[in-house]
Amino acid sequence: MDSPARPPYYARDNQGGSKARDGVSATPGFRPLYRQVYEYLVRQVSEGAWRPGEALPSEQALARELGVSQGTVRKALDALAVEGIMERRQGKGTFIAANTQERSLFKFFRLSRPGGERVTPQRGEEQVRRRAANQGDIARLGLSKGDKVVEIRRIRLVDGEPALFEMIVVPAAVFPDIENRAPLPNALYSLYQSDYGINITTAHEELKADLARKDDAAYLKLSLGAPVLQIDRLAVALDGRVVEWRVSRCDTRNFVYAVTLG
Amino acid sequence: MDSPARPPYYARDNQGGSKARDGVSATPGFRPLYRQVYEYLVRQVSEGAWRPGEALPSEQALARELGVSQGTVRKALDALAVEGIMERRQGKGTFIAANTQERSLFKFFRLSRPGGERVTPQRGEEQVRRRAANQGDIARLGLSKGDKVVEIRRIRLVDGEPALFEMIVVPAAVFPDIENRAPLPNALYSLYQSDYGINITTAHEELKADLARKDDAAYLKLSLGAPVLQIDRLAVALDGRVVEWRVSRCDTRNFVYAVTLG
DNA sequence: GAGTGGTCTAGACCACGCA
DNA sequence: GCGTGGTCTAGACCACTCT
Repeated sequence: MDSPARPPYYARDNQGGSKARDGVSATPGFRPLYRQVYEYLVRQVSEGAWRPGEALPSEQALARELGVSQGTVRKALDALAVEGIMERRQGKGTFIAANTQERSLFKFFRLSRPGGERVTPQRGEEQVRRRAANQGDIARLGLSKGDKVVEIRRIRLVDGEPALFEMIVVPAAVFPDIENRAPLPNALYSLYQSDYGINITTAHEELKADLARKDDAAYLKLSLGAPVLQIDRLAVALDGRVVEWRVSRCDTRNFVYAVTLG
Repeated sequence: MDSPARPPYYARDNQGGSKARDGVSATPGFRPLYRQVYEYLVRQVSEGAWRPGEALPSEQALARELGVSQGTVRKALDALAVEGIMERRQGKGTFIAANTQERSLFKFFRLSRPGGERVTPQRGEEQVRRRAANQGDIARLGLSKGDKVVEIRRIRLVDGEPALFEMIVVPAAVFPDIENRAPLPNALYSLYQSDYGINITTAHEELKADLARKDDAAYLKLSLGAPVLQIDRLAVALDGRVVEWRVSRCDTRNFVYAVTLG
């Protein structure tokens, strides 16, 4: 299960017979079989073995191929489905989750009307430039001095009114030539997946209140000193790399940031 | 599985033999067996069949008692563990999750230092009073005109400095006599569970930026017009009732609201 | 009807905690 | 050593989709 390629037979962690059962039981490095299958599949997806939206082999086929039982494959696939990496459809098959625009927005775009009704943003003005990474970029994105980044600044509208002012920084090495792809789509994570094979699976956000500065005032049509909500996000790809830093500044007179805990 | 009490044998949804297999297959109302076990256990917990921290019967015992296989019970228990309602410990058993102070704070208290380091609040001044529900309470908590609520206003400190100013409203009928229990613990949800049998499982929060008003300025030692983060929370109990409305106002110079999406 | 995932069962063995 | 949950397997049947 740890062999690199896509082997018809493979060596298991806990070696031997056909399960993790052979007396030895080297407790420390123990990793259950279904976990190994899970990691194998994550690796395959990271390496682009299947395209988004494409179907995987059936449970039976995978089980045969990997030499484990169908139940074990199922447990791995179920976990992947829970994490939103795959999508299972009874009667049809298991598919690599396509980060469609809507899907991606639903997951990571948390602005709503007060009361809970979700809204979807439209694209506004945007500026894209390539530049050297500064200290902040280096620390957050794990870069080295001298590395290049691409910085995107854009407005996002709701019902034609500016609602959000974003600054987005990504490593140029991870998204080659992205600075020449304007106009960028509303849901960037969709583009990251389809054009760069980068699956954003989680995002860490830190929120604070601030006062409108000159930029905010101009872009969001606010007066100086009006309250703005600042959302500072680090987006993590399937392979664990932090591949985007985003700071959004938001007028919360008409919208709120909505989240469910628990 | 749908019978109310705690039956040694019970009637199944999809009736008949011993699984959901008897030709009829009335597709519409289909609910898998493990789901029925799940709902049965939720009902038991809601009704206080076991105390927080107490162990449930073993998988085998439950399976025997309910007349299903161990695997089916396991699937229900695993789901309950994922939702944090139960806690499973290999070699020991399955326990009703005890909403300890730390646990409850960890789950619902989202303030951190910028960068991610978690903090824990201390109790500050508090005022508790019983009053008639107003329109806002009625709408949010699903009450009727004339119902009573208990309102708690309190400060919470971090490192001795005021960080949070909270207004908490709960239905008096759900938490009888809570107004006479001062001083209230830091983690209220722990008290709700141990003294009232109310398990808070999820919370919906809406965040916005605002400017410090007179109250904020006084309690949080801010100047008027300083930015504050407002967190508007509805807390939902295991049985689906909204049992608390809480508005927190927060000074985010030293703290941020941290959340992970995905 | 064939093929897929979804549910359910039964039984074996492993890892863990405790007496 | 016993009892608990955790993993793994094998096989049956159900529900869904497409042809």
